[in-house]
Amino acid sequence: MNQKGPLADVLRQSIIDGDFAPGSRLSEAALAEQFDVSRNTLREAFRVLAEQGLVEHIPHRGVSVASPTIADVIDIYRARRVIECAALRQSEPEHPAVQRMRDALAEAEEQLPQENWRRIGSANMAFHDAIVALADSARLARTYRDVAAELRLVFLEIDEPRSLHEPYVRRNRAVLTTLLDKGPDAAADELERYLTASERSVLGAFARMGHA
Amino acid sequence: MNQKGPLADVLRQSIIDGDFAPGSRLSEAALAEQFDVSRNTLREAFRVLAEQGLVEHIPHRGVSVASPTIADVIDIYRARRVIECAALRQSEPEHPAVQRMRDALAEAEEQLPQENWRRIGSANMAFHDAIVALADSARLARTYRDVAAELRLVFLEIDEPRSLHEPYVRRNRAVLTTLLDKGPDAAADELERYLTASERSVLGAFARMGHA
DNA sequence: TAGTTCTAGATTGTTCAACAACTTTGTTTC
DNA sequence: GAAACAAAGTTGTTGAACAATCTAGAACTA
Repeated sequence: MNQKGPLADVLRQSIIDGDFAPGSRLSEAALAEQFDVSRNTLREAFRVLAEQGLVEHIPHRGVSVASPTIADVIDIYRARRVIECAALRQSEPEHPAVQRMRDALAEAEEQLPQENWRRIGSANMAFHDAIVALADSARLARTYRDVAAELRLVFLEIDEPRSLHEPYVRRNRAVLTTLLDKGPDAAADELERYLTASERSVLGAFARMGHA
Repeated sequence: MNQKGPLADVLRQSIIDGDFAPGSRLSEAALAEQFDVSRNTLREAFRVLAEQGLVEHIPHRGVSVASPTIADVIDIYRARRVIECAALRQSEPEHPAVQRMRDALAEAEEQLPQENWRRIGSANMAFHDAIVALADSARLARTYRDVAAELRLVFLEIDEPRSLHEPYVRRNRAVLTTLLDKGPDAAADELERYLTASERSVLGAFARMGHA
């Protein structure tokens, strides 16, 4: 394999796509071979991903794909609530990201009957990405991107696509219509309910599979 | 030089301490020599710092110490408002970080008569660090740490210690007493005023020095 | 057998030297 | 003075080598 672009981005996408299971070790020798780069180049990419929280680096023990714990999930949703709700609450109704919210939601609703959970999940992520974009803050957006990637790992481990995605398309719809009809503050309250429900659902699935 | 600990941390501290001026280029050869490490090891550290936003890495052009623009300052304060106000607003009155707020504020007030701006600045940072700690969120704390480091670079460039720090010790006092007397919501409102005033002061100093 | 110690193997951490890829600088040319 | 070009310098990447550390299994003890 010798895809173009920065190695860290390629690796990042591989991890997000589930090519390497959460918790699995990433051997320098093996990955250097697989991606056809030298160990030194690979290690630079590892440092980037570690800083993004996608992999865990333990000195002299190598790097593994992050394997979020229950505590991590709680923290991830805490960060989501702070960032997403703040973005929505201070949003301008004419902000271009509102259209992105519409589009993402339309896509999710279109895929819903076919139960195409992969696409629905991606559309769901795009919807919340658009919410964060309302804040026009590169730094908050970056943090959200990292947190969302970690959450993606959580979904990979759970693998109950219907119960994780199906109820939330409707809730996203509620957030958007509330924003349009009743304004940012009411929408932010709705979003907070969404996030609380989603968090509970994920934590429940975690508990069900006896996860630490 | 051959200090202990991860190279990225040592470098980070050097930059925060102003050993390398914002915007200055960091030559691989020169720094590898200075810190007595190989270029490869240095490059790994560079990737970490770039991800933290402390240095800027442009392919084939090397890395430079970040040199925040006015747009960056605005974004930094946007992120601060979101994170700090959220942390304060949802805080429990008995949280241990409240004591850290007290201690940091006491330190600042003690150093105020002596006009020891360096210490006052550090105590100020500790105060806001404690505010963020109220949220008990590792991810938000990490983002705040990065943002605070960037802001430190801004202060290094401005170098008007009195006008940047003197008025804000009083305002920090107001935030804390409001928190204790009137609760988290009122304190968060007070903090928002603090941040708005601080932002304006920094932007003013920037404009005064004809900064891009 | 269960637990401990020790050894051998494997993996990561780091360095070095080399070269390719690219940028920058200075010169020539028009 | 502007554009084209050549030279020099810097970063990007590699491969090999070795040191430092961890891991797994064998040998040993109780």
